[in-house]
Amino acid sequence: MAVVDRRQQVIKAAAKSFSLFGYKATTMDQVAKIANVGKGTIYTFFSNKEQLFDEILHSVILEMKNIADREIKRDKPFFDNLQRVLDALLDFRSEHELIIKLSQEKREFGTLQAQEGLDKIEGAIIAYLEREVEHAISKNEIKPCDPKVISVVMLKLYVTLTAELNKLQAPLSKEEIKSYFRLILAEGLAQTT
Amino acid sequence: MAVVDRRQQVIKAAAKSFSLFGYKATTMDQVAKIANVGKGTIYTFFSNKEQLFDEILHSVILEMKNIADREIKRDKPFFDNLQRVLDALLDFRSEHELIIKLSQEKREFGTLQAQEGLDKIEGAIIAYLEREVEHAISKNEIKPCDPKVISVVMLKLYVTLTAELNKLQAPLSKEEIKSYFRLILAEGLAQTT
DNA sequence: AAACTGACTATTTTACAAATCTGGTCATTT
DNA sequence: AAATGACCAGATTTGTAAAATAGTCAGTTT
Repeated sequence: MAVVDRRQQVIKAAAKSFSLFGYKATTMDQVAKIANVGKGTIYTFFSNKEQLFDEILHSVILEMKNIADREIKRDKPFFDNLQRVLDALLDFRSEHELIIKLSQEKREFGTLQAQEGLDKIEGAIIAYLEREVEHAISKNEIKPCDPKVISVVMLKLYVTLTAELNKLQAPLSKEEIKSYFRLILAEGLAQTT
Repeated sequence: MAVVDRRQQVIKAAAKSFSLFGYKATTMDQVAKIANVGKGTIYTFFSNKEQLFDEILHSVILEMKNIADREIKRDKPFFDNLQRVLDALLDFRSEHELIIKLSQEKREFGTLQAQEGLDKIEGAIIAYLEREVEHAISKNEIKPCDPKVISVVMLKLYVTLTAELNKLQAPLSKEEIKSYFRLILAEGLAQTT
């Protein structure tokens, strides 16, 4: 149990500390203390603080992938799946303690590693959407287009509708968000009569 | 010429200084010096630094309104006008020295007044779009929808296509931007065959 | 000998007081 | 009556000493 167990202790302690205090305010001494491990031991598994952070980040991204996979039903239409995936992902993102803490740290101190961490998470979401868009194109469910461009736009649109807009007016209801998302992205605004 | 002239001198000096140094690094002493005026004189026209800043900001916003008006041809279709207006406005925004400086100041120092100034400019753009969207709805050119919501989305989409996306991949050409903008917003992605 | 440890170091970050600067005022000048 | 700049209170910057931290490694434990 020796090596594996210690490694897990370190990872668990790091996850806890990064979530509680953010990147900057997490010290290697503290992680070692929480993990009940000598500081040097951490460096036998991870070559530095950033790599330890990366490990935690990757497990969060993996968790997100599982959440997204759970929402996809291959027999349902693309836009239904898309909506559910985005909803679940952004819900997760706005509730996960590590992500909340990193967002705050980025806002408050502009810590580079917090910024980069959040970018990686966003990149993972976009990469996930990209695959789904490709799938939808090949199934002829949506028109041919660049999956990268469309994925970025989809995420931005969803964030705009769910969060951004609230700065300017009362939040939209879930139903309104759903219908605007489809109106804009799927059906188009152009009047057809 | 006394009063009017001095007021103009102050405004001109302030515009120059804010554009050159940003909000924070512009001092009232400096404005007075550039304007060839005693510092006290500034306070006979503007009650404080923020109000002087506001004056400059309002003239920029007025300038933007004129630029936008110039792009609108009532005999052309809504989406053509929209595209031209957004293009001209964002071009102006990315080239105007004051706006560039304020963006930099916001990024680098997080100055509240720089942030608020940029928000006002963005608000003005959205308000302008709102009026156009209302007009298009009443002319039955686009489907009925909340003009505020749609305006915000339009601006975000355009910014995403023109700027945001460049962080992740090579910039789109003007033609590509135009066609993606229409594909997403006007026609919709849903496959109709 | 292999795994683990924490004292140690070079560097970064913080704390804090002194010095400087700045927005705004107002008694004096024009 | 309009304009001015010396002045002031409060904010900001600067210099520097003290504290903290990431990472190492000689020594300890298993």
